[in-house]
Amino acid sequence: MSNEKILLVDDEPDIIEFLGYNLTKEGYDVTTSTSGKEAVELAKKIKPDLILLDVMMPEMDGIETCQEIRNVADIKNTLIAFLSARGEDYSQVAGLDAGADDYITKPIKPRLLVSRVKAILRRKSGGEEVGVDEQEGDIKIDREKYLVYKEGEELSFPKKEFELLALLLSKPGKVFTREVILESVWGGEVVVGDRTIDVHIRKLREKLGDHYIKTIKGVGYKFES
Amino acid sequence: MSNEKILLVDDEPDIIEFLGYNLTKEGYDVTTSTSGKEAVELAKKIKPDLILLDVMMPEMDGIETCQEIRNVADIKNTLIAFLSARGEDYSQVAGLDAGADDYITKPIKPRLLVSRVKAILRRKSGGEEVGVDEQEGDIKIDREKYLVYKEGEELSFPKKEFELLALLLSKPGKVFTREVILESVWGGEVVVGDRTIDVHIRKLREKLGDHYIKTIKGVGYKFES
DNA sequence: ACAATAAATTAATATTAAATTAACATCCAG
DNA sequence: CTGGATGTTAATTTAATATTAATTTATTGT
Repeated sequence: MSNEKILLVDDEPDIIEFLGYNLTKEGYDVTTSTSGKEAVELAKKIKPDLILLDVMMPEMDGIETCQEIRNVADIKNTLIAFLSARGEDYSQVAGLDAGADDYITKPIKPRLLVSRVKAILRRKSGGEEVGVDEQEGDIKIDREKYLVYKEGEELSFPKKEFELLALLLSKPGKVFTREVILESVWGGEVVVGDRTIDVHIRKLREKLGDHYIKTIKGVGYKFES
Repeated sequence: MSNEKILLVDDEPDIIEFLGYNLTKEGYDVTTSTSGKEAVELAKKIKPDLILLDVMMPEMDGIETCQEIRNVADIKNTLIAFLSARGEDYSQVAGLDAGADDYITKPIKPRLLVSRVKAILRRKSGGEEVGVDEQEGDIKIDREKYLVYKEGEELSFPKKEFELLALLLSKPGKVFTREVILESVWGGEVVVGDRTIDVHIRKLREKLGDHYIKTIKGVGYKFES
């Protein structure tokens, strides 16, 4: 059986490995590359069904690479999906209309990635609409920029609030006890008063809206969308 | 009864010794390893109940090791908890969804470590993650999310009710006497009145439906489907 | 190094959900 | 019928968290 071929392009080996592993496990025939230039050559050679292309890359970025590919007659109709770090300004990318077939934000959970990939490949036959990022829950954080996104809006948070939110967000739905929160946001030795966590939760709720963080009395707090 | 086996993996001998000592003292059967590769082999051999895995290790890091383990049919369902230095980017790790069951930051106090380990191991028997295969008329609990699932519906329970239900559910069909219930839900010293348990049972029956919890007069209560 | 500003923490009190008790009802074995 | 056991409902108490403001502690810019 000839599996569907995916060309995965990202300059970070970690990402390559992580995504590659998950796609391979799903039965796809995965080729990888860490540069845009190389990717174009590879594409010509192996004729992939789908190219996953990181937007931000040194030298030749995803957009250029995409345009290059669209220029080569032989492979110009290959499906291309952009990968971008959550929080990067994709409106610009979308505005450039570089000719991508989908747009996927990182980090992404394996299951979600796979279902997106399946969806794109399914679209190949019947021309469905282009998907722009269906999110899982509408609050996101960008650790690098230290920003929180709420429905597209960007919000800036002080350190402790950010860390607390990041923790809750690291596993939505999971209840984090006060003990665990203290341990992981404040650290072992530091002793802070009983109401400190409450106050930070308050601040978060103030900025995000009440319904995101739920209290389980006697147990802890959890994030839910 | 043979003790529960823990495989402890960290590249720093000091950490190994410190954590190992404390876990052994608690009665766990501890095996240690300083490399991810070796850990996978050891895991195959001894089939631990839980693997504590340092995220940052030379050669093969915790995440890779975790993925490896998840790949070996024989041990793929072993509980795995990540250990990481505080301040490392846990959201990223969690986001990678490498399949860990918990996330513990170092340094950690012995007592807290032990209680975390107990919690993880307890989860094994109790309710597991997201309700995938719900059976009709069945009740499940998810300790991590502190939720009860009844025919796919999510129900939120207060602490004592949750713990009581969890106890009954831990061995469906078994009759739990009032003494045992008090002992395990309330704890040794606490003295509460005669009707306290009844009232909690009432609340449970109210929310779940009468037929799930059966009274054995003069003996106790049991859960049955 | 200093003031200005923001963040984090504590303090004091209010609020609320949860747990318990109380008061009475019912059930059922003997 | 009767008495111990459990059921039920509402009232009460308690424990946990929420809230707001005041205070302390960091951070920043000059």
